[in-house]
Amino acid sequence: MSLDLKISNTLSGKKELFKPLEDGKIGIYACGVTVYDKCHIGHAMQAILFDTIVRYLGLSGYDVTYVRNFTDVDDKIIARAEELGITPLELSSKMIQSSIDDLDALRVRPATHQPKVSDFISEIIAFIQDLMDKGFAYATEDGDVYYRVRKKSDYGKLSNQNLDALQCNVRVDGEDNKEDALDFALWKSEKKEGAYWSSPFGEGRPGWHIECSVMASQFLGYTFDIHGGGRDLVFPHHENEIAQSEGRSGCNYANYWIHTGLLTVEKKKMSKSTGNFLTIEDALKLYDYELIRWNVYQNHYSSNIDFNEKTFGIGLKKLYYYNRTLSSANELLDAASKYDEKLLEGFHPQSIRDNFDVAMHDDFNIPKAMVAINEGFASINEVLELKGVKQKFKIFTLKTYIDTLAPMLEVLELCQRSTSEFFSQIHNRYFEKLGLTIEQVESTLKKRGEARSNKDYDESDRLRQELDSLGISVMDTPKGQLWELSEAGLQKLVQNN
RNA sequence: GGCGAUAUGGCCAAGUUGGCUAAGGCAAGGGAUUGCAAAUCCCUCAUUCAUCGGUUCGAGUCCGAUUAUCGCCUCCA
Repeated sequence: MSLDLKISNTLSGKKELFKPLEDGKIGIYACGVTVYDKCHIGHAMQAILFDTIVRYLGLSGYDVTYVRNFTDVDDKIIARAEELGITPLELSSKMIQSSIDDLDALRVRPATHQPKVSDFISEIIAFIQDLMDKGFAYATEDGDVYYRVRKKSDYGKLSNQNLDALQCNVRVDGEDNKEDALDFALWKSEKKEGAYWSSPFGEGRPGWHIECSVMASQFLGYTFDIHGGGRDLVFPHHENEIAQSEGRSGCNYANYWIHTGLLTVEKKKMSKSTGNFLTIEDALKLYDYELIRWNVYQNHYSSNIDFNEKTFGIGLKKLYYYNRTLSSANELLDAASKYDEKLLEGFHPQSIRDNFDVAMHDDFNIPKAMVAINEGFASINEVLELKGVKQKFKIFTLKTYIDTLAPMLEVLELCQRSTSEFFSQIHNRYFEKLGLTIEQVESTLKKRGEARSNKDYDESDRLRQELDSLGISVMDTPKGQLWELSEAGLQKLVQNN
């Protein structure tokens, strides 16, 4: 099936047909984090979304070069390092490692290139020099270098800023010697221990914005396909990147700009002062990584996404359902294990995959794509429920559904653990959280089994009730008693108080 | 103050380059199944898209106004 890929481009404010610069290839740059502290779940959301988008582009046959930077030279890093009594680069390298570990725990795949600013100082200096040569930048007698905003006639095109309106709002800092209040720093003349370099303009360090322009051009060229980041970066960061890059190259910078929404917690913007600030590390203690990813998938990437207990409760229930379904299906397949693989070649329930592709090609509509995922699991359960059909048919159909779902689930990084691993991890979390032990559950279960074989249903119902109050629901199946977490149990697992 | 968004059923949410019956999830109700349950499956569940006005043969979708919420304009994914 051939589909057109459409992307909402911040630059035009419209959904556009995507045309790569080079057929079959995509260069994408997404702003990473400034590593002055541990990453929070807002960073996680952005990283998960771009991870998913990049994976999907790969699945669709594009050869993707994905660049995600670490900004490890920055005022906040310097300030924080001073507080801690370590050098800025010590702090940043520690935080880079922490960020890598966090993303790894969320099963976010590393980008093709993950450059850090401190490795590109000479390129940054050359870039700034070039801007000065072209008249887009000037040095002050203090040794600072600024970008001459009014020289770039289309400045403001990304965020629709009007320069004169901006001028009224600009913070006036009496300290500097800017030609124009709108101009922004490319190079700051400050000699902070461990965070300055020598340059033709004097000793100092790069300003914010310039590093992304430099690293993007290093890995992707003057013009590339997609630039992304959080919505909060549109102005001034991305606007300034455009100014720098286009000022230097005279070419379009990125052809498509995509911006992810921001993450809120219980509908409030996450901030340290309101106490709803959550690092990835802490979030993972509360929620399984898959649950965090599932939550991110419930809204379109461009809108804000809310983290709240209610949604986590629903999500955990769905993940439980997915795994229960897969586990039942696999059980049947394992037992049979004698289906002819050749029969399955070329046979796929097309509509499920088609629906997924249609949704994803339409501006990466992940929530809509999730409909196809749900449809797939429902179909598997439908087949499992079928009565009076040949076993061979069931197996054949189940296998094709599972094979169809596999690449879709891989893009989303859902159900990539074995179901037994999933259940044991969730159950361990549960037992730990409620201070229960598996032995308690099993001994009650044993007693109930005995009562039941004596047809003492009053006693067996009482014991089931006892387990139910612990959030464990017991099922009687042809194979005997099975237990799992009840809806109330799952809800307890995502509640924090 | 400037810029940009958003407003869809009890809750979450897709749809917004106008066009057959407004996706899906959760909750709720009914049924199949079960010793009773649980799980699973099936069925039902918005004449209506913040309000008002306009354009059009036709608007949730476009235009204008109003109301509300949010983001950015200072560091932010």
